[in-house]
Amino acid sequence: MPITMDDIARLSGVNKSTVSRALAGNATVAPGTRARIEEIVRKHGYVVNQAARGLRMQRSMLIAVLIPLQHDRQQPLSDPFFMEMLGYLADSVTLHGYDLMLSKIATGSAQWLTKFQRSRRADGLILIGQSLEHAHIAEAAKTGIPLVVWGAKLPRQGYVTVGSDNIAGGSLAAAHLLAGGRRRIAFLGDPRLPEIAQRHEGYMRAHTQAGVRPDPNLTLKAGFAPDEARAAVELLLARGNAFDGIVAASDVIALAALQVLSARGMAIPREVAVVGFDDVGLAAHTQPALTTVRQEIRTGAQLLTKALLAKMEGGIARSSQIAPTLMVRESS
Amino acid sequence: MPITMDDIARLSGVNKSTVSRALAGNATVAPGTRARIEEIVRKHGYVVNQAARGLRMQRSMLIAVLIPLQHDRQQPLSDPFFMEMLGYLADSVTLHGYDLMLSKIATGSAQWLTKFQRSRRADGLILIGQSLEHAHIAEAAKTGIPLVVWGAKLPRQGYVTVGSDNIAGGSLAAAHLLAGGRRRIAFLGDPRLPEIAQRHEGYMRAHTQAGVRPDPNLTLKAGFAPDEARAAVELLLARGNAFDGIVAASDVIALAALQVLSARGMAIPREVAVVGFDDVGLAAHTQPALTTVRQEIRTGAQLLTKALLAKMEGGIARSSQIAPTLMVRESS
DNA sequence: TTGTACGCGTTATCAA
DNA sequence: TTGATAACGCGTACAA
Repeated sequence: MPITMDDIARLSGVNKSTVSRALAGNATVAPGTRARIEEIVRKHGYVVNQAARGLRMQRSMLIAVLIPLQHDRQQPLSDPFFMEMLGYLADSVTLHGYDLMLSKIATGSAQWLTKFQRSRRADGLILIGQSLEHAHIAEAAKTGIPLVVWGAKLPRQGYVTVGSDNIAGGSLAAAHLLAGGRRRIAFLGDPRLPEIAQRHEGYMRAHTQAGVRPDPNLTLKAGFAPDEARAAVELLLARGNAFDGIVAASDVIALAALQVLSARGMAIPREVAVVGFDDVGLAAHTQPALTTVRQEIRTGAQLLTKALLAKMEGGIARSSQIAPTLMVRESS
Repeated sequence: MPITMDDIARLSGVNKSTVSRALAGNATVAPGTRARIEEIVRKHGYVVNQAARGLRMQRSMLIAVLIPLQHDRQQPLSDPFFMEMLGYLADSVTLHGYDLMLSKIATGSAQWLTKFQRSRRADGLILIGQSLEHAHIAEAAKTGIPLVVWGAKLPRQGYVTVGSDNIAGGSLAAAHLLAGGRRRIAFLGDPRLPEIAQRHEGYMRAHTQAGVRPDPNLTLKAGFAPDEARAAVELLLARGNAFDGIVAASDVIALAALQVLSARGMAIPREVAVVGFDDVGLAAHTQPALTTVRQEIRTGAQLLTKALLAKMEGGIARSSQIAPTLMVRESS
């Protein structure tokens, strides 16, 4: 049985409230008493019980990163973009005295977000990606514990987002290929996701500006998982529509494309140029090195943390969009 | 102010203990009362407060992954090995109803591990790597909340580890290069870390078996951070001792070697063959693709979780070692 | 400067 | 089958 504040109090010959005050750095505690208490605390290695403290103070010093699982598929956490974001988030919340909590949540279940909020497991929460849950997020943001989202900025969304300017990003990618003379550029991604829809929008705009009409048959729905992405590329090939470029909605998808095309003996970038999205660490090392639209993940993590903390302190926070940049490498 | 169990009780016309029982699935609650309570709960979207529940039950349903920060350097969480491990851990603890908590801890501070245990922030904890803290870990494992470690198996260690057979791994790497005719093989890694020391031990043994005497000048201390690793390779080159192979203690270090050597115009693997350690996702995509010793991260995460849960349930757990395998690619 | 007493929101024990 | 009551370990008015 662990030692409690009451034990320390008894050993120090004071009341536990005095111990509490001493440990909290309260100035009203007499120097002598404080010294005595601290000595006993050190000697017994006493540490304040965070569960009790959390209940009393109504805060856990925990920030949750929620991972929405689509239709509770047994999908492992693997996308390097997500993992990199997680790493940077851990860094920035630690800087502010919080710990990070990771929770995989089945989005199928009703009210998953609100339920999490009410469970009071954390003081604030961060969602990576809107998934298909825009409405539910907007609803949840109104009432429960503070919430910020990495994702697309939508009109009148009712919650704070931090994210890249996805339209600009999609446009950057497509314009680059068009400038290189490509005229039949495929787009691979799931347009049901707001971020991807915007990247596709950018892809369309770049075509318009270049006076090129994109072939709708070249836009294919592709999930983020490597196997889904590969399947999409296979499908693209199977359809038989000629293409000389690919704008992928993420680096993982682009990588899948690189692999499938190489396996078919197609020359990259000569026959098909490929542009990814994210610029994960991997991107610079693929063969050929991947041209991609860089998202500022670290900055994003810092902005998310800042916005969340602002809301947690009762202030307001505004959504922000980060300008993406094109990293030209060998695949285009 | 959020709704509490008392509120639900009042609205249902019963005592809160009945509500608690109903929500816990306790069979002694009359079907009618239960239905009434559930209806009210649903209608108001009531969710049990986990802070209170945790205090009362003495468990948080949280498993902590502690990240030891050496001399509290502002180092970001970046090693892909660690991030991949984290992802798999999240998967496996979720399977058992727990959430993951990530905490960066300065190992400099006295008793950091014991302090964390006593804070009761989590029900169990996982350490990735022994760092330089073998003694403290052994001490902490005796008393506080259950604890398991990913790392090297040491004699009479007094705590449970899961890890690769590092001696075999180091041996695999060196033997492969020796078999390829290399005779002056460098080793890059920090031998103060138990895992790395064992990999180096394997490297030595392979040399002995091949009847080759390794040059001690070719063993260099290299940290896991990319810049430290690059500095080590630069140092190796600056020293001027000839070498025709490198055994790196991690893929990140191997990658740094690939970069530095390529920048110097050295041909890999013709002039220098490189073998890494980990087989992170990146390894298959470097240029040239990295030959490396594969650690079974996913299996490791599952074994760690299993061992920890066993201890948390009051049972016993044994250390386990996982056989590594050599993935031969283009860098050797 | 310190002590008393209460409450944070649950679950568990014991009666009824 | 349900209710009253006491913890769980702490922080904080308020009183002394």
